[in-house]
Amino acid sequence: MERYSFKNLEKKWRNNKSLLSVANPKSEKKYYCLEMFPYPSGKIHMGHVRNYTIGDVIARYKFLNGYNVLHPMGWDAFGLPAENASKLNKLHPRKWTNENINTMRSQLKLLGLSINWDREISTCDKNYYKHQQELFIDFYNQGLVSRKETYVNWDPKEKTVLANEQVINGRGWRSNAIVERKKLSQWFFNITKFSNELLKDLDALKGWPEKVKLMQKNWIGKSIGCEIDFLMSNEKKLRIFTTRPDTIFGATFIALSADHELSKEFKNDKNFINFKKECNKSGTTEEALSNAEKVGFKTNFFVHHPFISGKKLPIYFANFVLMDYGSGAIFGCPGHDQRDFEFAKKYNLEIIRVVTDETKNGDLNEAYTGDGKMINSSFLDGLEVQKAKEKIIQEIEKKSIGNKKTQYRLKDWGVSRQRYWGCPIPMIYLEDGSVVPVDKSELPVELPEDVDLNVSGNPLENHPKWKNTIQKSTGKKAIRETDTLDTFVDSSWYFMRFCSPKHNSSPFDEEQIKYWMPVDQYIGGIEHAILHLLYSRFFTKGISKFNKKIDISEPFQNLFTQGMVCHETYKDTNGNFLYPDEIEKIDKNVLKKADKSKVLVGPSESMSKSKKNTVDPEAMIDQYGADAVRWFILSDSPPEKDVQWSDTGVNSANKFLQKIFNLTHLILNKIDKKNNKEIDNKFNLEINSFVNKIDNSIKEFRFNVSIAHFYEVYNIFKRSIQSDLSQAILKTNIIKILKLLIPFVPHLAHECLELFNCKTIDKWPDIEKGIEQKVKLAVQINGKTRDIIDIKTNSSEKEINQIIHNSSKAKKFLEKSKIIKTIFIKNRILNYIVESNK
RNA sequence: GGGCAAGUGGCGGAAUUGGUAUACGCGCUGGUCUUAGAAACCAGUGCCGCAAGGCUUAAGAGUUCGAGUCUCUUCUUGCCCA
Repeated sequence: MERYSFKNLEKKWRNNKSLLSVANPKSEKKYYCLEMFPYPSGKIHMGHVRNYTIGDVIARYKFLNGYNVLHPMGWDAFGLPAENASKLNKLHPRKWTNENINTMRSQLKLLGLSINWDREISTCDKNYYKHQQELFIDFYNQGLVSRKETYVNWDPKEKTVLANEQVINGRGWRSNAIVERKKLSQWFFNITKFSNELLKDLDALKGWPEKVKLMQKNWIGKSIGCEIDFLMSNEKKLRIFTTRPDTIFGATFIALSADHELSKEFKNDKNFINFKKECNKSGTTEEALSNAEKVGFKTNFFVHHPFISGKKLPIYFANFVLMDYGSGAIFGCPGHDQRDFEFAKKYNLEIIRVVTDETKNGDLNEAYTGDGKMINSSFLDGLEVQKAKEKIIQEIEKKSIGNKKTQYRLKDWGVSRQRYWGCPIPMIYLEDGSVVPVDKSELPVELPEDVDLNVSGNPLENHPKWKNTIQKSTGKKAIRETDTLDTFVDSSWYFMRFCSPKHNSSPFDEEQIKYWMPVDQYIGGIEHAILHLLYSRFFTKGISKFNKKIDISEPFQNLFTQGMVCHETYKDTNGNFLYPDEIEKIDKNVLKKADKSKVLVGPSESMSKSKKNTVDPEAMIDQYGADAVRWFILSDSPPEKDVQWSDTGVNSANKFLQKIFNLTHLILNKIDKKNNKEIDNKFNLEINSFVNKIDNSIKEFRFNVSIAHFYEVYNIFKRSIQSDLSQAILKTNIIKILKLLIPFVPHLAHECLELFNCKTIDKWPDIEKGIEQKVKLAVQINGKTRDIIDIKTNSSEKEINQIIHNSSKAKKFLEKSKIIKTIFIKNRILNYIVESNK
């Protein structure tokens, strides 16, 4: 018998057109299957293998079911690591990036993915970012881009702006330097203009995990509150925002952001200047603000309480109030807001309870933020919090001192990065101070190649030749914007570019967009649940707004978030991490290969270089074959959960594929001795029920279950092959199973189908439903299963009753007892309720 | 602190959504083959018990003829937000 030599076999099929293509242009049904494109960091990792294998199974499944499938791949190629690597290796970011892309492309090709490589794109390619610059200008012209002075998280070591999520415990996520607040003029996408749409349209995304939708909902953070104008001691109005207007009778002070307009009154006050400096030291995240010690600066101003005549509230500047949320001013209600409470304690301010806490008896150790009935609140007394909110807003509006207002937590998206390796922002500054877009005919604004990354600061700013330019239409002198775009911009529209990746005159060929969009299935990691997906949704909505030929409200119809790939961690006796290939397992001991010293086995954690618990996909493919790697990564856990990589697991995958290969040959060489119609028929039915189950489990993305069924099917074949089954029946059925295997192990499946000279390898087998003639039925006594019997499908209770009384194991239980009642569920159970005789 | 998940053998996990709990795989134990190992093949593998049988889905209660699945309480773990 021929041996299963995966190396030759996979090499033979790897470049075969029929294995690679999922295009079916004649089909009326389209299917756009997309996995999140990778950052070209060097080599592919197991997370990529899992992501792209899942996508490949779906793409192939849809193709075999008659869809015209789009399954493209590209590179999220701009970003900081290229600059860091460049400093280290004196290699230009473009060179470093392109080398990585070449490596990773060839690695992905080893996996036998059904990717439309002719549509490959790379975001650092000027043919890509040129269109991105055009989109930026379009967004600008629509009023969806603006320039704002804002406080940012400034990483003094990296000399760059950090996003809130890049600040961890007040430190830069990469540099670990203490983050400062710094005022910078930056470009923003006005994503908040779509706050309500982005929130509302989540409801229509039926194919998204609830978890992701909830995360987005919380991120957008809609809250209904109220603006109130307080009358100040200097007769001016002070506008505050609150989501708890119901607690106004508990207000005992006013707190302002240090950047509030009123701060101008103190611009020469040394104490205030120092206070403001202190404020700027802490980060801007809500977490940082709530954890930081609450400090304030007392002014000599106060406001009049709008509902308690004669009551005056002192005005403080406070470090926990932010200018870019609400109006930069709040009223402090220490009884019912923890930050206000801490502040009031520190400065000995009055604390008034206005909501009853029914769980505790009024201890003033912390603020009470729960529900309850209003007290100490004049006309609000006795109302529940929600009712009181409505009532007080009415009163405020009646008095014309404020309005109901919807507030979002979502902030505009700052996209300026003081970095070289990104898409240049196509804006220029004229000498008269005006800021205008570059003329579209001049696009792309190309990144200069001749930069020195070892000089600190932004290389584009230090590049006079590039920086100084002229405005094309007027010939006026101008200076280029030297910031580049956040790489999240690059990935916010790439899925649309894939529809017409070579279209040159504009970002998209609208006809192609109309045909392919939206993405039918998007697959990626849960870590992108918020930002990438939110930005992509925003871009899609924005583009649909100004491009009348495009009308897509949501880019991703269905979303699947896969789990991570984990591996055991190993440490030597000195506590240093070891790579899996540095250790060996002998009997029950784990030893370091180098010196046979003991190795401590740690818990399985997600693969990371820092813990050295990674395995190299290419080495695995070399050792076990691409099909075995694909098979194992799908077999061990449900795809949405974490999977633990193990060598024994991938090894057994390889062994199983060998068995399939051998089985194929056994069937090819089988010689019929006798015919037995009944055995043939029974076998047919048995396999058919598994064809059904496998088809269903693929549909539901439960690939681990599909694989379990394949093992069962194999066991049936193995058990049956020595019987009087005809070769014809075996052949028909193994062909069905091999077709079902195509999405999982395309190389092996194609090879075996070729052996059978199968002409319909592009068609899924027919799914025959409900043709089973026999089923197993549970016989229960008082709900306890006493026997399981084979019956004809749809047998009546009477027939079954007879069988049980004649021959079942349950018989003896029934003989001793009196049957009071029976519960019969067709093809499932017959349950006797009995009373035992005393 | 708040929200959301989830807890099934030694391990990963399955259970047609209220109807056979522990499929399938890994690991382990025995056996065959082999000089030996590896591989392959055969048998076994939730717990107690010689057996008949009893017990078992984090713990406890409830609904039901019947609960891993539904409800409540408690505990534990994970993720997100603060």
